[in-house]
Amino acid sequence: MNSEFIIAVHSLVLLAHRPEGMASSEEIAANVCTHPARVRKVLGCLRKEGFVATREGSGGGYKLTKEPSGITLADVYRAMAAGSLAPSWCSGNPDMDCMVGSNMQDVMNSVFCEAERKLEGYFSEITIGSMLSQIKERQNA
Amino acid sequence: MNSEFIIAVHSLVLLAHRPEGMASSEEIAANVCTHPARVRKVLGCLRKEGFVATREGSGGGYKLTKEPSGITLADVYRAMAAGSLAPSWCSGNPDMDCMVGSNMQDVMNSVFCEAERKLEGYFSEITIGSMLSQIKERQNA
DNA sequence: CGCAACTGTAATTGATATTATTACAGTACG
DNA sequence: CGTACTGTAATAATATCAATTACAGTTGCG
Repeated sequence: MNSEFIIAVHSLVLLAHRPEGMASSEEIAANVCTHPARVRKVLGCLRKEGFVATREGSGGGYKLTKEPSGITLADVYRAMAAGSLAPSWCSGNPDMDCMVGSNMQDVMNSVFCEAERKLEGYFSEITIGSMLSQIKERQNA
Repeated sequence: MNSEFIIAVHSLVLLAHRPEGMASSEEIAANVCTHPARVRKVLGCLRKEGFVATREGSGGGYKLTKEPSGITLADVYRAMAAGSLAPSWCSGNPDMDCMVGSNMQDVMNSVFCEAERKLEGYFSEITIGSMLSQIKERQNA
């Protein structure tokens, strides 16, 4: 799993928490504990997917464009981390003589594809809004 | 996800395919496409979990000790890759003033813990035996 | 206009993780 | 005893990841 996924989720939750749904890359970076340039890269990606709008120039920054309850972690996963469940390392080799060695890549791949679908299924039940609610609960406890 | 998980699964499937359920680290490494020393490390771990037996010395090697249909990928996952779903990178900081930044680690952690449980649930339905069957199907197709 | 405060993006550096390789002690068999 | 193995650790090579730097482009405002 990608750390950009975490940055994306955190940023969206933070924006959802802001009264105007707005913050600059510097503010977000301080909250997430990373570098502003990294935040800009991640949020630039979220903009392409239509979850945030950006305004350049003085007084600019990032702004949520959807309801927090309308953005699921599955949406974010697909935008930022699709395919990151399976390791990049590959076992076996299709050109091999052995039945096991030559077919392992394919079979392993199908296992991970399905695993990813299951994961997305779970993520589709969690929204940015529900994450924020969980945070509020913890804060009160 | 860990590449050792892949090596472990591949090795177990290979052993299950062998008539006597036996192979040396060198044979396995050639099939998996990695170094024998790495295979020994991974299979040493599987031995501790009781999935294989090892015999040192001449004519030695690794041998399955369970039915292929009795080993699930969830077993292998727990032995080799537990906790590897969540990225090691951490967002936010508990000592922070902001409600979002200070609680994000905890909430994110609980999300990933549950995701891992879901993943294990899926893996528990796949066995080394069923992987081998899939490989045979593909071979025939 | 011209400056200040932003985003967008790429390049570079530095840190960390991963994999391969080497080495060698220990074990078993014949 | 010699050969063929495993067990394990150390080292080296490589790849990946994250921080940092740099700078062009945009916007708002005095």
